[in-house]
Amino acid sequence: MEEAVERQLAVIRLGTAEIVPEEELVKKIRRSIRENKPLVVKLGVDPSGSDLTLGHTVVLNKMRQLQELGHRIQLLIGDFTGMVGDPTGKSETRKQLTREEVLSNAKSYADQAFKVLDPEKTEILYNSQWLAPMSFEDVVKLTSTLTVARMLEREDFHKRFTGNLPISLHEFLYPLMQGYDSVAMKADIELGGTDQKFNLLMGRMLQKEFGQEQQVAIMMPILEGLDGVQKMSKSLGNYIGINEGPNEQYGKTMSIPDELMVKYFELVTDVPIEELAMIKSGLAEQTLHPRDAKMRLAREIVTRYHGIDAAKAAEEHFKTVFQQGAIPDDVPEVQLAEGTLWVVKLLTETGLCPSNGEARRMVQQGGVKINGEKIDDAETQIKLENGMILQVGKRKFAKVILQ
RNA sequence: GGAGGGAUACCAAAGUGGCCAAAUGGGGCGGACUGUAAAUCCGUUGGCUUCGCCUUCGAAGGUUCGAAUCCUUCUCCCUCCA
Repeated sequence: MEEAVERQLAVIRLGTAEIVPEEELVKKIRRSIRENKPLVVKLGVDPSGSDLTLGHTVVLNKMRQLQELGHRIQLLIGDFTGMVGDPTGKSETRKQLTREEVLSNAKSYADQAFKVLDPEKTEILYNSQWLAPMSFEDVVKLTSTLTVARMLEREDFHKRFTGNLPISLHEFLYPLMQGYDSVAMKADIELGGTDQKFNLLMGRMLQKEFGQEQQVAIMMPILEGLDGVQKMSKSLGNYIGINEGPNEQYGKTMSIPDELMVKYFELVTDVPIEELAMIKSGLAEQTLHPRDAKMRLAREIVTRYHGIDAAKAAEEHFKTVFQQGAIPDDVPEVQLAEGTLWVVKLLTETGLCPSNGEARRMVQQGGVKINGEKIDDAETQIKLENGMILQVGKRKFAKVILQ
């Protein structure tokens, strides 16, 4: 019995940033085994749409592990909060979503999440189910459970408050709604990033308020993006998307800072602990070239989302294109009419540069090549040829197709 | 409800009548060096077929030969008091 508990704990602890409180988790697991009753695990999902990044998969990974341990995993789609318009993005108010948008976003989220989770064993819930019917009286009652000072403990609010930045009153309601979700779901465990700490604890607080057993908060570290400093996010553009092509995923992985490699291995791959230890020591003793370790990482990531063959192909592609400076074979094609075109115009027409000024600059800075020849005069006229390869910077290519 | 402070480019922050397409820093982009890493160095960072022209300093009007800078109204934010 205790052995089984320990085994579960070991899996859960792997890569986890914090478990609050761990003793309660032990108790819950023990009871779950004794009564053969799986724990309810909650993961809140923001239906603001678009594509998942590797950052999102950190938590999903942990969900899957819990799933494999036999617990009940519930994905909670925040459709209600989504329709109201979540203001958490400090700088700009998010646009409000229609019912249809929310549902289609939720579906696309689930499709993506199922690349990590087992769809057969995953339940999907919507918080509009219990939030929408609440009366104003209910809301007032809910808000009376905590004070402004308590709210301001949340880092985000605190920072804005002390920094004289605006906080809208309704923003205070979001942690409450999220916390109330836990009450409605009778969650045993809620998973989230460390940035969700406040909200996860809010769930505990409200459950207590409602006379329920409190959930355990399990927090995963935040995965830094390609820049190695800021949280991986779509809006910062420093992300690897799980829907991205093999070549993109591979290349982007290669560009993460070395220091992040191990963390990536731990949080977004299935590389076994023993092997991970070898990689770590290899890097420390310099018997393993960081580049090779990173290539392994890139391979692992691409394999997960595209399969082993695609991963190998992406690696080949990477080697030829970037290590040897060759031109990739999957260059996007651009249709153009036959004739002669001013370079600057050519670059903007093909979408390689956003404006003439930008294109001009690229040329002047020596970042433009046509068929491998550097163009250094912004006034150059180009005779278009079928199959002509345009290159801007290191990564942007286009192939000319004459109509 | 009262009093005061503020809004400048991607962000932060100078500029208070012409020398301002707007200092400086960060970020971004390009180049060199590399392992498409980091660090470093150089360049660049409104638009336009660009030694010139056009549109920008919260919004709209006005004063002036000339406004980011002065005046009026409006919008938004912040602080203190009640």
